[in-house]
Amino acid sequence: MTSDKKLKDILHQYGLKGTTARIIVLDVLVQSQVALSHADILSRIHGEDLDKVTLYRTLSSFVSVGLAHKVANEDRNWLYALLLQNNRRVGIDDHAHFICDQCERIYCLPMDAEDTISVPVMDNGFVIRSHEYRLHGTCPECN
Amino acid sequence: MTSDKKLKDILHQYGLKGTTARIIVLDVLVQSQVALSHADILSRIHGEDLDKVTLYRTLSSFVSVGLAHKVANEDRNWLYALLLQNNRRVGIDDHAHFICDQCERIYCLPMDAEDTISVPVMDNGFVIRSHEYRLHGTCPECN
DNA sequence: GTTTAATTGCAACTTTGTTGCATTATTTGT
DNA sequence: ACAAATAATGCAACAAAGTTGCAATTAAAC
Repeated sequence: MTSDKKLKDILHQYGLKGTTARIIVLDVLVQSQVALSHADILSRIHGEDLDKVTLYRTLSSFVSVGLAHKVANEDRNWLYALLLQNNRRVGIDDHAHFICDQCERIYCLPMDAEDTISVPVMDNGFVIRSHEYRLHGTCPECN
Repeated sequence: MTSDKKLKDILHQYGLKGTTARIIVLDVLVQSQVALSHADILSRIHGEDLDKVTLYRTLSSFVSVGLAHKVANEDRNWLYALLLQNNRRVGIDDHAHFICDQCERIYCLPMDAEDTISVPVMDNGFVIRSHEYRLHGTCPECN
């Protein structure tokens, strides 16, 4: 449990108002090691009730200011994860997504700049500006 | 336009009945250089009308026998593309997906087995079995 | 504290895709 | 070429995830 003041500070750093809804949602995301769906987040909020639309909008605001990013899971629902790794910003291209085919959890894995693929198509008129690497298999929990 | 007989043969090779719906849909997919949505395919069928459910089921049958594969676009709709490159089978891991951020077309780009990323997580209990590389940028049509 | 602008909650709605079931078409064997 | 068995089709109704509009509320700045 991170203190509300600390969470509010993070929101302010990203130019967002420190509303109770956002503090609740940020707290859930900070706690999680995996990307979470709208439903996941709702189920992790016990006492406080939060309108579903507010949650959708809260998550959108996190993404639009770069505090979080979203990944589609295999069912094509959006999952959300912070772009923070022990309080430091993480670039969206600096990690891969690991999808566990057994438990369906999605992990954001750090990846160095050197870990890139060489794609033999640059000379065909395709200009690559960013990427998403989606790795499938089984996660530590399932092995 | 590929001959109906040829298309029917392909369907039979994959253990599918050569129905008119499947021949129509396969013809559209053979023609296309990019992955197509349900709506894309419907709009490319002029005279013949095809029930929307039949189209969904036709596409599912193509995927389940390995004749086609599906990719989610940025709006998380399914796009379909054949796993054939000039009449030869293509493995699902043997290519990357190029998403044009301007026209939103998705291309399947061939990729050699050597073109892999080295992900520094194998020793953490993550076992990788397959992958999807999604490359973003602008395509030849948009440059 | 007041003001102002952003955020919230509610209801209604949209879009994409799915399910059940009766009808029709394709294949196989003769 | 024809009949029987089986799979595919079309229609209607439905499901799930997410969005939009709008009035009420709340956070931040002064």
